[in-house]
Amino acid sequence: MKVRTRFAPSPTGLLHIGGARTALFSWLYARKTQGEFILRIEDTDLERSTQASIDAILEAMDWLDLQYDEGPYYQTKRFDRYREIIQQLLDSGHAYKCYCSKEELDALREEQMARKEKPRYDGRWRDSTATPPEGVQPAIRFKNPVDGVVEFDDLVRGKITIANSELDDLIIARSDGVPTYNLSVVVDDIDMQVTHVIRGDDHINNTPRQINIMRALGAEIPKFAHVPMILGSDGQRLSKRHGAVGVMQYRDEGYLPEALLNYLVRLGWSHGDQEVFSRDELVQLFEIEDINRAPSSFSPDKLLWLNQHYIKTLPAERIAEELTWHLEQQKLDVSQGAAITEVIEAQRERAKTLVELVASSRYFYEPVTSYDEAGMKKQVTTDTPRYLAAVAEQLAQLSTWDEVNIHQAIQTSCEQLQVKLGKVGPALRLATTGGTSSPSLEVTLKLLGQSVTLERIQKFITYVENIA
RNA sequence: GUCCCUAUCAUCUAGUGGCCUAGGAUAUCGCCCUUUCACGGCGAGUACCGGGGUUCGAAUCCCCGUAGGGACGCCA
Repeated sequence: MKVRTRFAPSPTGLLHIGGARTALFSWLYARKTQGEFILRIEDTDLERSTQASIDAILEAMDWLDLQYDEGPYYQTKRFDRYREIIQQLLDSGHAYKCYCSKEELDALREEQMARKEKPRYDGRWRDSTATPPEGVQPAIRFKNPVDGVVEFDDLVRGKITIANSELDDLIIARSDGVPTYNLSVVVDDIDMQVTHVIRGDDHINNTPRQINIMRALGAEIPKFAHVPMILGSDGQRLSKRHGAVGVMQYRDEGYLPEALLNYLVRLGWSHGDQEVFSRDELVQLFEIEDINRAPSSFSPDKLLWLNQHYIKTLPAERIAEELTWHLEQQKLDVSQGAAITEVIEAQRERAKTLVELVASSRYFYEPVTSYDEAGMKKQVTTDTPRYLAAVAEQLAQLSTWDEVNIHQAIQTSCEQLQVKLGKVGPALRLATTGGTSSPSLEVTLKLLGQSVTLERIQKFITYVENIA
């Protein structure tokens, strides 16, 4: 049978990294087995679901390049189907109407809590023959088996057993007729022929209920894989106060999807000692059985390291692609001057994020308007103008503006001036970039171009002479 | 409170009874490379939650604690 997995977020917020990881695992497993990956939007909570959230989720899936083979399906478009199943359950005696009011239920829950019992519905309408109260629209509850246990073999946790006595009769349709989560998931997973339900382990407790409903419907039970949650660096549930939780926030902060995905997959999954995985490798190597059972803490440091790794190693064209958005954001026009791919090659070893990469590359495209103060103090002396003038003279003579010649010209100047490069290099860097950090001088100057380089040196000499 | 789940360096993890005086990665620190900033190279410290078993032998199996997480909605 063909493997079919699904990712089923509810559109009540951003796609957070926990969800992204679950989606990744589902996607990987489908790809690995040459199965199908389905996207389903679980929007039965009419109050909290928003179009903005749907858009955000789709955008994030797209940015991460987790392509789905089917969907997105929307549960709100399948209400007729759910009602059909609810009716079927009612007719077969697997469900019943419950006329309890919210207040009544709240009171019941409080009583039970006070008695230190697990709060649950007591089944008061389950076999009731009492006449329903006037004018009350009933909710519909599933008649959960009273005896026995539900057992399932979780692909990551192993055997999980829960006694039916722990489960109560859950509501499958609200009094306004809208089906609830536990019903719609079950119907969808059956209808969409999902074979492997890969989801967060906050759903472990829902699983036995869902299995019971599936059985009542005579459906085949899919396999389940519950992946542990992602915790913040303090071991608490990941939330906004731990920093970014939304996938797109990472794009905004200059991360590559390659890095985020690689980081996420290693959070709770491993393949020996390997840390870096290409997409193809992942598809090949991924096994649900290798997913860890324990929750893991999110480590921004390691993500940053991976991001830098990918900035360093991905083809410059690929970086450039992802950089376009950041250039627009940071309003840096790169249409004139050095090719962006060349700047990427020159700068990639000193940027941990794309945001940094753009910020530290401005001088390649914009005039230098100020000079780093500490650098000026440390590197500039009264001799500096004279030194730089000599270098400029050498540079001006070059007919071929390449790294070898530039390097040679600088060397020659130093020899003639009888000074060490340390006296000239930093000042030259200050003059041409405004700062104290850049690629090697020959690369920097080469990318700047001969005329820009000479202009900047001249301007700097004037500047230094004026403040002296 | 009740139920479910989990437990190796600060963090992510390897480890499926002898290969473990516990390996890798990130972070930290030191040294080297170096025209800056970086990159890179080399090295250091740091862990099997506690207690009982089982076994010739336990990080690995069992039990009990402890700690953490999750669930207990007419949310998903």
